[in-house]
Amino acid sequence: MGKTRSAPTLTDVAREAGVSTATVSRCLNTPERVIESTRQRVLQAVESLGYTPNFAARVMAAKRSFTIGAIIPTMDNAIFARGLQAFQDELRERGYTLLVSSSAYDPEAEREQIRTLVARGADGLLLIGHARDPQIYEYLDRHQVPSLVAWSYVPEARRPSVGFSNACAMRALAESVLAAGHRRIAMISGLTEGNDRALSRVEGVRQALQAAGLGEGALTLIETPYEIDKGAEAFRQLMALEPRPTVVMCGNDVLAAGALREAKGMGIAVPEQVSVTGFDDIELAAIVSPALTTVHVPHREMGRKAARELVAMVEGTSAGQPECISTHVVTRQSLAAPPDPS
Amino acid sequence: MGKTRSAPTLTDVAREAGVSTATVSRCLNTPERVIESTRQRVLQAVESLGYTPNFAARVMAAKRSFTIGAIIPTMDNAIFARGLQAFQDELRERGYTLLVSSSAYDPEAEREQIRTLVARGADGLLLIGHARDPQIYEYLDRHQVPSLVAWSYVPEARRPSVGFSNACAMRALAESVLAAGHRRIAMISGLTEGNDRALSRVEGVRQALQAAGLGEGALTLIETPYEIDKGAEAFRQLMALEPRPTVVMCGNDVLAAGALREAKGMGIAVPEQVSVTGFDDIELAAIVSPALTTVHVPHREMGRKAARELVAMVEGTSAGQPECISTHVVTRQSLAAPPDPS
DNA sequence: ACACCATTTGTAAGCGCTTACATCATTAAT
DNA sequence: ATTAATGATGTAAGCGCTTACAAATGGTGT
Repeated sequence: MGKTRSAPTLTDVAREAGVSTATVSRCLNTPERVIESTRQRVLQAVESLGYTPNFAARVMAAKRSFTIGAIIPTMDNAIFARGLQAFQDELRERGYTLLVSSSAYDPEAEREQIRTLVARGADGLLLIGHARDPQIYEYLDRHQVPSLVAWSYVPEARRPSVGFSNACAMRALAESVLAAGHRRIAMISGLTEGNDRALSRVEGVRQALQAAGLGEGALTLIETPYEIDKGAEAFRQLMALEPRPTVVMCGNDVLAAGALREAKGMGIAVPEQVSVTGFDDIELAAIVSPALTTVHVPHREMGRKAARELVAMVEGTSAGQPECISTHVVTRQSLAAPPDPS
Repeated sequence: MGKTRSAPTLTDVAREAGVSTATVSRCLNTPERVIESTRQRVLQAVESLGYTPNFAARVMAAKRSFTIGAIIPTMDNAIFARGLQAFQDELRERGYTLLVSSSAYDPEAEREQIRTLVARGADGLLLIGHARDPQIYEYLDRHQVPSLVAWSYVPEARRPSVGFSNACAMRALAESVLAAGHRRIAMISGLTEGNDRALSRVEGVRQALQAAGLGEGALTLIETPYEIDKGAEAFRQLMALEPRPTVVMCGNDVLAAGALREAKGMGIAVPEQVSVTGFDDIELAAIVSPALTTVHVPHREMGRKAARELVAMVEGTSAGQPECISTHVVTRQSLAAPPDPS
């Protein structure tokens, strides 16, 4: 059974190896500053004791955690999964660990998560979107924690960001829709309050309509949370309208999946009777039938670039270069010409 | 512009409020032990300085972090999302924070994540499935970190767990498949190495076949990673077989979605020509067409129960009661009788 | 032989917090 | 009035680590 051992500390390792704690610490952090023979002995002691450094103590003493925090609106669907995975991979290559938490699209929760992450010693923070109380940035400044905004690129925003123009992306999609011949357009948007991405997407559609000389009347808008069921519900409402819109543009692929499901349930053929579009091009978009015409966002690229930039900011080698990622429309079966007016 | 302030500490708050650091600490942790008037003053100082306690220091001094770690195989798809969300919600209600990391189904990565989480002071750990090097449990014991296994319930396993019997669940589904008349059965399983859940699911199918008096020859098995594309690929392989299986049972809904996608691409009608089944009943299962016949796993319930149990273990009020969650088969359109042998 | 420098290692002062224990002020019981 | 008990607050010792600085060691050039 052996004696009940508790977790070994640096001091235990030092004693075992017959050196000072400073030397052990150096072996672990700056091995090149310790002579080979000593290092051997120390590492062996580490091994035989099964020593793992205490993170809290390390953070406290070094005032560095090699940890990056990210607060995303939701983990429920795949919208952020891919980008975040790439973000994490890139961080790991650079010796950083990622701490993720989700705010459920709630600003108050986000503020709290930010404080938590900072309290935990995050060296830098990844935030989604620009819309947020300025006090938060002050708080981050005071604690000297650099932050980077992703998933959104707005030139006039002061904060560093790596993202794409939600407005331009959606505008391009809306132009495709118009080119297909649609004139009665409906949109199921995510909630725009406190969500600059959702708002910009609506804005993008508006711009396209305006450029095409269509008035406000051409667009019917519903706002609803980004959930499948909500998308379905909104679609049902839209289909009850008279005259019925010929296309339903959705704020993201999740809403579009819901719309598609409801269409099937209602016996409405897509795209023959109504066209549907999405946004994000997550895996789901290619699986549903009909497959979704949507906007492809290079999430991986965005994640990797964000990681590189944020690490550079943390290490003081960059002040935060904004970067705009380009998106493109992916044409699949869910968008077609409107039905003949009969 | 004001002077450049750096983050305030407990000492700053104490000075501002005219009390000792001990009193400030008590105000924050055990407010009932501080008299009203003093508490007022302290909280006001906290507020006006914008003080946030330093987490690392707190963990170090208190040897408690109120943090629970969870290592899940992947964040890429929704398999674990719902259960984990419930787990997190329940933890939060009890004053704990969740730290999540993913191992990408790699045992070595998992081991490393466990060490990291322990080093970060996690008070308890949620692990998925039982299959893992016993040394890991020794390590956890030594560090006195309780752990709970979820997503799998195996009576003979020694470790506390909250999960379901993957074998029974899959067996029940296989029985439905047999009842529908299928005799040439194929299965696309996830990789079974180091994954007791995947292995048990295969086992469940085997049991059902055996009980029905069918030999080994009735089952064709392919193992592949849990990814949509892999599911599609495996499905294609299976369809090339002669004679062709009449049903493809998939290790989870993600693989099934891939199979369905490929079937559509190959012009094979589901369920008329081939039936397909899934496992998990994630949102995706109801969205694809045809909708998937699958095994419903009450992820939320499992997550909540796991959280309650693990917190009890951490707080020493439970030794880890194993709990078995029950699952049931959900019948949708993807499973039907086999085609007439013509 | 010496001074000088580079390299390796040790010493010890914190990092910001919690908490056992000591102190002091009240109040209740005798 | 005296004592004991109770409650509020302060004092100070760490928690396990990093790192500035000091000390010791060995190699070079003269």
